[in-house]
Amino acid sequence: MTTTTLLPVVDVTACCSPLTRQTLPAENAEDLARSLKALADPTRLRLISIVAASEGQEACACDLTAPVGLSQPTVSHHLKVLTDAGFLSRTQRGTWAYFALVPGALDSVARLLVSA
Amino acid sequence: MTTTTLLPVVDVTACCSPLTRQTLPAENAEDLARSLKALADPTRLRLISIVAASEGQEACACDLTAPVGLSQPTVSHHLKVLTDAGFLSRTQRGTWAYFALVPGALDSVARLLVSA
DNA sequence: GCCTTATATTGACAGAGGTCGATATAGTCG
DNA sequence: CGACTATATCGACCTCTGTCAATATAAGGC
Repeated sequence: MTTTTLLPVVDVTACCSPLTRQTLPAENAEDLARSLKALADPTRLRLISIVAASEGQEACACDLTAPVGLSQPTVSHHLKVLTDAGFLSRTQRGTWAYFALVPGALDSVARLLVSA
Repeated sequence: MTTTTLLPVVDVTACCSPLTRQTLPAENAEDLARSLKALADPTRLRLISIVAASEGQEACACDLTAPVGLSQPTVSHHLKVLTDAGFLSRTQRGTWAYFALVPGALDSVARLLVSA
């Protein structure tokens, strides 16, 4: 089995204290904005959602094109954006590429937004 | 006192179940993406952060231009985006415009991202 | 090796969005 | 009313980004 789990480019986990606790330094704002930009697209949200709802929170790329109704290159692009941002991991098994939720990645971003 | 509290264009509160629970319908994905787009900018994150750290989670527009280092029209634009998205409210007091965090708005978005 | 299938990359295009200077609007104070 | 200040809007510019068709790459089967 050939496994290619990319290291997240943006490590949201180790970022900073919540948005509403203290003034965000410019650099941290850039990082968080980068993560949010990766999420701020309806197609990418749906891809994440489909992957999350799949068996073992993992789905084959071949099963992701049809549901979103876009071309194969476009879906491949979105999957790359999500993978580069650290929200999905990519595993090659034979001819197929499987994308899985990176545990805790969404939660890390969410945690930065809450006030408590 | 002249108070102008805009009704949020996007009511994130009444949206849907968390992203990772079930496949997001296209329409809900659009809504959530719209909210996230409003947040996915470093300047806007800093503005929110500054407002949140201020007395009563409220700040005068006149005090927001300098910290972010951008022109007054640009800051005004960002404040409008955040207000239209329902994250900030705007209150006019005399010559000055005060922007305050809308309680729960950030949390609503955050809640949609978490898996639990 | 060749053909087929799955996925990624490239290049082009259109539309969205961040920024600014200039200007308009609104409110305060003489 | 008129001058001054605070904020919003407009118009222009440029960059970024979502999309597709075409092509390249990679893996498996014959």
